[in-house]
Amino acid sequence: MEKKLPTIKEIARRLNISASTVSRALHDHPSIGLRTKMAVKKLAAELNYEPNQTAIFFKQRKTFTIGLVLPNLREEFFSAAINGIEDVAMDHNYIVLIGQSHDDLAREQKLIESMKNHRVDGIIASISSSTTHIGHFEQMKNYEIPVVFFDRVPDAKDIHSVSCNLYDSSVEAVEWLIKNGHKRIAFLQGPPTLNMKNERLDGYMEAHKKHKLAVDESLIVSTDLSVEGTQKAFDSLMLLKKRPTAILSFNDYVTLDAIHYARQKKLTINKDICFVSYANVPVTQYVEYPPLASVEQFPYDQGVSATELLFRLIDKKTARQEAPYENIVLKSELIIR
Amino acid sequence: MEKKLPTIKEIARRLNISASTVSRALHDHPSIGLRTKMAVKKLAAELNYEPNQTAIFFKQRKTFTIGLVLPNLREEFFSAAINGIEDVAMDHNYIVLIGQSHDDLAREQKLIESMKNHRVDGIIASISSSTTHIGHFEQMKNYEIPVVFFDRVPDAKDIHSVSCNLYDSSVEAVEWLIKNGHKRIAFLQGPPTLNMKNERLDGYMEAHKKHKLAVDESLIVSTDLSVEGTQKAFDSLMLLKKRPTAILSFNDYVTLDAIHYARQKKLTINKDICFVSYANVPVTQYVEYPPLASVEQFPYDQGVSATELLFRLIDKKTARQEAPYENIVLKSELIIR
DNA sequence: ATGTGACAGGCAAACGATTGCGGAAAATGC
DNA sequence: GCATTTTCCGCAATCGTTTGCCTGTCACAT
Repeated sequence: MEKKLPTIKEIARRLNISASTVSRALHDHPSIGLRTKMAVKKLAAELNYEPNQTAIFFKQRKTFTIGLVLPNLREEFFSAAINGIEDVAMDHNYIVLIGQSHDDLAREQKLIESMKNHRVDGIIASISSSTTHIGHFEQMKNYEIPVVFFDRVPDAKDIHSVSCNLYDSSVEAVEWLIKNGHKRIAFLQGPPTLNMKNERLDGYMEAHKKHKLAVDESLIVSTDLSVEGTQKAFDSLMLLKKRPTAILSFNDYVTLDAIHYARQKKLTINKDICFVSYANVPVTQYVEYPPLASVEQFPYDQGVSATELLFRLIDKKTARQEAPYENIVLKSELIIR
Repeated sequence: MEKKLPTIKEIARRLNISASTVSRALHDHPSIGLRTKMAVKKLAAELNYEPNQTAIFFKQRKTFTIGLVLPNLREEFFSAAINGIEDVAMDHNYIVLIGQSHDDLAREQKLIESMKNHRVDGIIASISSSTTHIGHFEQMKNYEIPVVFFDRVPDAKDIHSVSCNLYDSSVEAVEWLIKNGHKRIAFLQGPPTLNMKNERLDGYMEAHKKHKLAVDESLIVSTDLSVEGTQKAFDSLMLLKKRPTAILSFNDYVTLDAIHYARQKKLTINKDICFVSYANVPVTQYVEYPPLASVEQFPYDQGVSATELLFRLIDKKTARQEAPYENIVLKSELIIR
């Protein structure tokens, strides 16, 4: 039942010429005469010949595939980033292998291993929240597989990365709250692993300093991003004698969970408590009480930028050139509703 | 600078034995003596040998890769489905190539083409809303690449598919509305291409018939899933002399758009107009006015089921067996808030 | 007639791993 | 001690394509 797909050898056999001639003819190599070239192309078209990519991958040591490892696809931030990645990849005739770590280190490692086995030409990654070390990524250097981190970038030297400048917009966000009369502003941060390079917190601090506001350490709490973790963090804030009037929170999803919980607790949003957040995901448009402002992180652009960087690295590798470590920082923007 | 990865040949050279012996030793072939086997495994471990998968892919005519083509990743329905697909794939040591059609036929075709070139072992697809013909999928038969459709299944014979029984729950949804006193129930359907096998509409009709309610054709409108399309459809319903009191609508995203628009028009949700929908995506939990009920379509389970079916097909192909066309229908469930 | 060069195309190796077949050496049988 | 079986391993082909190098055939100039 199996239909044999036509090969170069088959074409060569039928035309009584050699396989190398066929190959060159199909590639418009100058040393092939017009007559034979035409004959080859004609027969190739008739047989519906298509080169066996796996053979080419094998020979060329290239798979025209990039691997993408990220925490999940549920968050619109990541699915938007994929759009950028996919668009650039498609332009380069590449295709994307995908894997979700679900914020689990072991799974992330397994995915990287699997992508290495598949000999991807490069990897784009946003690390899981439980990624405490990045040995599995560093290993890729041994296989000459370039890795570009985006958004969730590990705090390490000698890596390539694309991320957003959250420092400036964090300052801006807090200043905006201060300008609106808030004096006790809480900071609900993510898990420690994602805080290594804590631009959000640094900006939070800077804004306080700039406006000569003391920072109350008890206003700084953190969540593991789970609903329960967020609720616990929120509870600890509400138990304070002097409650905050506003919360700057890790991202929109955490914020939505917090708002949902606050309403269960009979708090009035934007009166008892205000929220400012990060990500500015479109779904917040549909909710009743969205955060008052959110920092747009341009996931599509981050995806595009990361992929373009990756292709530069792949090209350099092909050309056997050294590539300096690049850490691209894109602008973010505080969007006020 | 390039580190040569160790190969079987390299091990053979160092041990002064043949490559075939090394290969067999690593595979615990019985005809290899214990001494040589040990020596090979020891050296392989020292050199950190790992088989070149691309060579194996090429030789075995298998890539241990499945392709996944779907409209988009933004909708939680699809990202949830991917979770199921990825989990099953991982169990089988497979990895997933992903591509978004963005509801564009040309792009879908290009993705299929690309996946074919990469010689994926199988394809799982949910068709785009502009997919008027499925020739590009049918082509895959020539390459012996099995295709399983899920959720958005084309209305064609000789295909494999996994979908949800939307007929029963559509009946149930309409009956629920009737029971709650609604007599004029509109039906906001998707674009024609996705309505070939219109279980939603059939269920809508059946419920009316069952309850001896006449169907008013002007209450049946459709959207191309865009915000504007949905608004236009909604407008046409509101222009009727006898407006509907409830709308059964294609999916939660369309519904959210419609609700958003209705509120702009100063309509009071659940009083002037009620909504019942499909998909039951989690994000509706966060919105102020979610649909009153939504049909859960169990995307994770659909993903699992589709992938398991695909692996059965791949196995049969490997065993050179015929596989009858399977069309699996899973249960859906009306979730009332 | 000889040399020079351009042109057209073939040979064979290579990429890395797998596998049918065959054969030498060692172990066993009688 | 010779035949036979078993154990262990190598040879070579194969998958489909690419590519460096070589060869043969003309045409043209000298």
